[in-house]
Amino acid sequence: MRRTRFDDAECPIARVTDLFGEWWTPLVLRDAMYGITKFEDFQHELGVSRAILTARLSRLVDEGYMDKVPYQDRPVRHEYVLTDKGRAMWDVLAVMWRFGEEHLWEDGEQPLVELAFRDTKERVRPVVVDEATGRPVDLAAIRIRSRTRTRR
Amino acid sequence: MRRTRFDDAECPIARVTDLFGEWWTPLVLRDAMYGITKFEDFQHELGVSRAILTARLSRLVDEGYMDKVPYQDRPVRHEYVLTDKGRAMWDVLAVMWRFGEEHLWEDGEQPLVELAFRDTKERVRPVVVDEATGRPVDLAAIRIRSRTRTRR
DNA sequence: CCGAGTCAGTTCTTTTGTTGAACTGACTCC
DNA sequence: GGAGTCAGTTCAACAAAAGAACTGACTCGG
Repeated sequence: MRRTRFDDAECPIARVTDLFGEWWTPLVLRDAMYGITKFEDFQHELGVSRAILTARLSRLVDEGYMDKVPYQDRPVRHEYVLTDKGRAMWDVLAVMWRFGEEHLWEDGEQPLVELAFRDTKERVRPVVVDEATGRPVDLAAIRIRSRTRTRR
Repeated sequence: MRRTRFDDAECPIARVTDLFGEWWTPLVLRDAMYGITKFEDFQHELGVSRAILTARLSRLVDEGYMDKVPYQDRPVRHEYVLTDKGRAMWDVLAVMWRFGEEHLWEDGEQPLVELAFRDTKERVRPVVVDEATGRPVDLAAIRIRSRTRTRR
């Protein structure tokens, strides 16, 4: 019995979960965001099994999150670089970061690392708002509806 | 060999992944956000195995995302309701929603469901910005640094 | 008061995934 | 020509998921 797939669900959250719910995948993407590109570097950084890393990178390439580009011949060596689609995942990781630092440390404790803007050196605190209005995306103020109009 | 745990990692993303990376967990949380509270309803809605659902709900309760509250005696029946911590996960789900609808449908296709504000009926498009400044949380403009000051 | 139904699990077997370690192969560099 | 680097593949042991059946404590209708 194969693990249930969610990649053709009607719910966007479920489709993302199909990728993101694979063990190690969010951390591979995270390290890619930090600038890691080589197989060995991912492997050392994460401590993941080489077999799993191969499978995860292959899927990320197949689904357009990363490109596998040769950077030398003899022997052929590749690096894994994020595509625009891959880089768009940063939003998800940033919000996970915020949730984690707010809720997953003991009271009075904080993670040893934080996000900061390069230019102003101010700490970054990611929040989610509506693009057009800037309103917070509060669960109580939102509903899910079926998209019947604007077929476009 | 037990699956590698990330719940004591120094990186906030890794800690969130430890929970979120478990198969079905994001979908259980999603359905809880939509108002589902009973074991049977989760099970029917998701089609998940009962054993897995038991394990996922137990973990969510243990770690403070949900409360298991009795709503009747004889026989004792419980409902699973989100805590504030659980509800705070909505931000993560909302951004996953946005990513999914933008990137995980074929060109010209769109999901059948969308998010809308209850009051204005306008469609919601979640984006991630810095809480204090409203600046977009752009990967290129950000760096990770170790938190040496502001011990607080 | 008997049988059907409901809710919330637990137990079971089969299949799939993950881990860690060893192995392969194509090189380069000294 | 031996050591080192990079990017994998293969393998055995173990963990996790799927699906289905089973348990148990009730309620309710006839």
